[in-house]
Amino acid sequence: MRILCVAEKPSIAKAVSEHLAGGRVQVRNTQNKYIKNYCFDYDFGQGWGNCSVTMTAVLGHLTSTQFPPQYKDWKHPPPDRLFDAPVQTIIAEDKTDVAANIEQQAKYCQGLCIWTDCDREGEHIGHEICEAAKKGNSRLNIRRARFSNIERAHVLNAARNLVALDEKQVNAVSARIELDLRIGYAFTRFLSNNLKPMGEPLTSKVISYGSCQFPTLGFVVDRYFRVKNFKPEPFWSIKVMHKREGIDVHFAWARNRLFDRAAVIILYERCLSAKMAEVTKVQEKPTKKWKPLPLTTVELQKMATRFLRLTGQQAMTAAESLYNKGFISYPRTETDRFDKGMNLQALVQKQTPDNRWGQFAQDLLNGGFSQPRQGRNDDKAHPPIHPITYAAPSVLGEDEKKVYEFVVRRFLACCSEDAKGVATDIDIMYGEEAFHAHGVVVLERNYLDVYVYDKWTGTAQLPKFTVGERFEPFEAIMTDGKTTAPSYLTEADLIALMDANGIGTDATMAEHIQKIQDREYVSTVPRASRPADDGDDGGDPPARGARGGRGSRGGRGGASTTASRVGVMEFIPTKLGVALIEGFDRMNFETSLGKPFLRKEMELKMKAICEGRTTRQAVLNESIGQYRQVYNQSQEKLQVLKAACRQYLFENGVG
DNA sequence: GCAAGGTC
Repeated sequence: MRILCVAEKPSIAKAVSEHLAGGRVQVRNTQNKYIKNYCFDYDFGQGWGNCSVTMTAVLGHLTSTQFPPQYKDWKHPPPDRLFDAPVQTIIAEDKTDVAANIEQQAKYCQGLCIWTDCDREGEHIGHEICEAAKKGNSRLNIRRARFSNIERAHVLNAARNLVALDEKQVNAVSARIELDLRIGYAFTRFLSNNLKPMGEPLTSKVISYGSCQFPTLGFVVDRYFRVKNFKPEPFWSIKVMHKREGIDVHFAWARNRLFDRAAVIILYERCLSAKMAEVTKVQEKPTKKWKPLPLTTVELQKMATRFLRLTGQQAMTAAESLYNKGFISYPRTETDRFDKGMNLQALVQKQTPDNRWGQFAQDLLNGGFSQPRQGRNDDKAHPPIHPITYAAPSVLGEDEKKVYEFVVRRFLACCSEDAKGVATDIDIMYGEEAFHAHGVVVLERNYLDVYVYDKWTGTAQLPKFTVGERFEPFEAIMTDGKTTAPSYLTEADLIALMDANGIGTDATMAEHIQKIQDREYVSTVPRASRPADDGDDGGDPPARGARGGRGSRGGRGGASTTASRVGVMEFIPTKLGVALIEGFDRMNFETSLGKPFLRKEMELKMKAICEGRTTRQAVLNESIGQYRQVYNQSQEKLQVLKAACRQYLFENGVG
């Protein structure tokens, strides 16, 4: 028997060939410079038995979907005809040589084995490969290998346990492709046709709509309005200080702060009249700062935009280049747990020559090694991003150097122990009011020594207090302050929002962010340093609980405490961006195009197809009907959208 | 001139 094996990308074809062949591989070039055919013998066991195998690859999707030529003009027929126009699936222009290789090889084979990634898109790519192969040989016996990493035993196991291609997943993706095409083209033409005649700057632009780009823009506009409409609110608090053993101890108020001055005055005066405070609890217990989780694509991008002064796209370009040179593993992954079978210490070993972290790596090998934490995500296709071989700084470009250093430090941190310390908590009652002092002393830095992006400074050692003792506080004062506005979105915030709302994939998020900049819907400016809440005195850590209080939702998650460093870019919508989102919002549809719901709905429908609860055709009918309705409503209320454009673009509406 | 998803 002759068997053709096809992977989603050349690196997988190469790795799988090496495992299956056990050393004896013939490598042949193809028409495509990235793709090689690997020829070897392999025994598939009970199914196909001993076979002569050719293993090759595609480069992602083979086909592209398009409208027939009579729909080329943007105005005739009108854009809404694209909702039911026929769509054609053709071999993509730049993939003809890839498809030809598969068609040709299939002629000599009786069996086809699909080795694409184990995700929905991979299943669809598998289907595209089948169609290309059938052109060469319509009587192929088709199977699929299910594998989630390219560790040797795992790959061999997959080859002996072949399954069928999952048509449901293929159909789910095919529905996604068709909907994105129809809706994207129809609304892009609608917006451009109707808004361009309003005059510059619209006339010379393409005003596009996409199921990912618009919600991404929506996040930026939403935050912009939250900042713009923010009203600072005054608040009051009580701060208790006490000096002992030469150390100033700050007791934070358990109520944090109140927005009622009279109430605080009353509570404050009760404290003062009590005179003595009583220690109600003293607790000293071990604490730790957890080492980071294994690295995913989304996390790489967030960290790169925060700490490496790169955009998400620059980080991805550098990571892809490092991957293609063999320095790091595949950079597009959602997986944050390492497979048990991986030899991580061998990878640590490779880093010992470096003069920045080599000693740290050596120390891990000398007993400091600790198994990485296991995150909850597994895309069943790729391991977390990790270094493969050592790359000296001299062989890397500027961006590559930064990304490689980050990937290595993150990996070594994952293989280290958590940082350890001891936390001291002291609770006091001062009259009727509770106050709290918290101190941390760092004892073992461990992973922090290599992972320079995390900080854990600790505080001064707290002096000794004893439960039941009474003392007169050194100082008790009433403080006041104002809530501060949330800040504009950073790229890390935006990526986190997209991730949480299912907008785009790890491989495309950065592209969508770039797209809304290219379309001039948003722009970026360096973050100015901004003052903290007036009420938060410097020095001591702020009381626990939400900063910002009411009126300041958003903005201030734990993440932005690091992101607020100067030099990080923040995203602000342009007048056009605001006009588009506001325009659609004011049309008041039940399904607003600027919100992330629609994409989420699409995701749920794809899942339903995969689980057999609905069909591709049912989803297409339903979704196309829904969007056609939105289109018709948009046409009826076009004046609302145009008015928003006039307001923001031509009346100096926003600055 | 237009989408989003793979990958190089």
